Amino acid sequence: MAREPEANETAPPGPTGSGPDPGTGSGSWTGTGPGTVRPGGRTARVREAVLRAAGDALAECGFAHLDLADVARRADVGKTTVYRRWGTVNGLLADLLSEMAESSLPRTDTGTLLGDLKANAALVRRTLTDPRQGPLFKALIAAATCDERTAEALRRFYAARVEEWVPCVRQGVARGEVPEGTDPHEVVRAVSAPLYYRLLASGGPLDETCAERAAEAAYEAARVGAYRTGAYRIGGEQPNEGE
Amino acid sequence: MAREPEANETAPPGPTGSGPDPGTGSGSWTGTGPGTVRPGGRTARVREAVLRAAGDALAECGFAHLDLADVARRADVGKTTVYRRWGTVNGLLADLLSEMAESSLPRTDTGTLLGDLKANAALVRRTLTDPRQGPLFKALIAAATCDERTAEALRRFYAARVEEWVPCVRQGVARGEVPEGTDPHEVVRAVSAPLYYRLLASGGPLDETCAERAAEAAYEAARVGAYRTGAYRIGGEQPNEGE
DNA sequence: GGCTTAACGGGACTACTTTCCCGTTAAGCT
DNA sequence: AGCTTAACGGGAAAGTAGTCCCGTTAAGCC
Repeated sequence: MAREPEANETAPPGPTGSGPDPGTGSGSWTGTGPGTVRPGGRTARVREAVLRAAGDALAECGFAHLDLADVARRADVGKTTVYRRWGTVNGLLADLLSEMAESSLPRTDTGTLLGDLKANAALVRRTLTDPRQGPLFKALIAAATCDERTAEALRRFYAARVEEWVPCVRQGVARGEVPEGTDPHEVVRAVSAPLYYRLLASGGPLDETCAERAAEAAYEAARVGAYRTGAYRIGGEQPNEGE
Repeated sequence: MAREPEANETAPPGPTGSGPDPGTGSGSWTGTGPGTVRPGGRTARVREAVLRAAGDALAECGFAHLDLADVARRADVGKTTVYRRWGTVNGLLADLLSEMAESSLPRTDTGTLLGDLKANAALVRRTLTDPRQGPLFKALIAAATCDERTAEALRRFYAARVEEWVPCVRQGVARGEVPEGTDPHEVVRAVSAPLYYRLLASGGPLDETCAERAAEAAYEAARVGAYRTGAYRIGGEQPNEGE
């Protein structure tokens, strides 16, 4: 490989995004990238159209076959504009993820932790089996494996999603359903993990059964304290803590 | 997008691989692809060198920046050879996965299911945190999201890995550690899932604690029957099952 | 050892992706 | 409304990935 600057890995195209700081990683950006000085009207419309088109293209073609000129065509926008504002495929996807992180669906509240976890599992399952969202998520995760900036955006996205459901676990602790000291984030992640593992690695149906199992397994593990912070040993051999 | 035949999606370069049928999906291949008539000597050396080079390149550059000409250079092989035998990046990766599926590490036998699951979690963790293997797995999963043939090869790979550890769960059932009817595959997958979720989506340390938790959570969930085939309801879907 | 031809290798050629140039449009401000 | 210039858009130019042609090497077989 002999690729060199890779455009905005060094800085050129700028952080993109419309807000004051979409948080693409380079917090110390002071120069003026396209879209930062006059973010209203046309610029905002262009961003919206391009991000939508990028999502469509990703869902249809997958990450590998994504062509920015094609995205530009779908968005009815000049391809030069796309290259100038986002620079590369990864720059565009990072921005798309920032956008997605802001539009998180509200959690449900069923009254029991198990019910909430099942609702969460069902939501994740619906998302991943959706004809548009499923391929889109696959593509975004694939993109994140190739680019640190995209990976960071993806982590932030999931952090936001997890945070939304954390209160369910906190309530579960307060109600005494799971022990004091349970790490709420870990429980929420434990619900999603098996579904993503199926989607990306092992394959398999991703049906309701599978979602329920994920929720129940996380719930039961949490009940016996598997996600408590600090030491937890079910007859473990030695008390070796991490790293 | 206006990409057309995409080479071997229709057939041209052939199934590749060295064995009689590496099983790349097209089982009805009768023509002679390169590498099938004289698979000995040079051909085998070329395949080995190219697959190794492909793994190196993937681990270093990631899936998106993989260039077959670069792989050829690393392998000290003409790029024409690579294009002729494997056709595309995905064809090459599918072959790489077939190769990897055959070299599965033997499971350990600690005498208890929890011990075995912990050993499995530790193995997966070591693999995913390895400087070469980690990026390689990421890249392969990314590739699988873009191409059905690669995805199929990946599923076979994980099926083989899971199968290796299934006997641990069977023994656990026989010893009465987990209930009759427990789906062994599901338990083994449940151990890996949280680790892969961290690697690909949520991010996070992937330390020993995390691996132990994954094993313990799967174990506890299995104990209460969360992975039994057929119906499993902890108080059904109605809220408030009492505690 | 000699023969046949599968498989390899170099390099020109084609197709596609990305960048650059420069004229046009419209956002933000008074 | 009018002015300034940020941001857009089309098309040419440059760069890169993938294909094809044809001569060379060596695997398989006697």
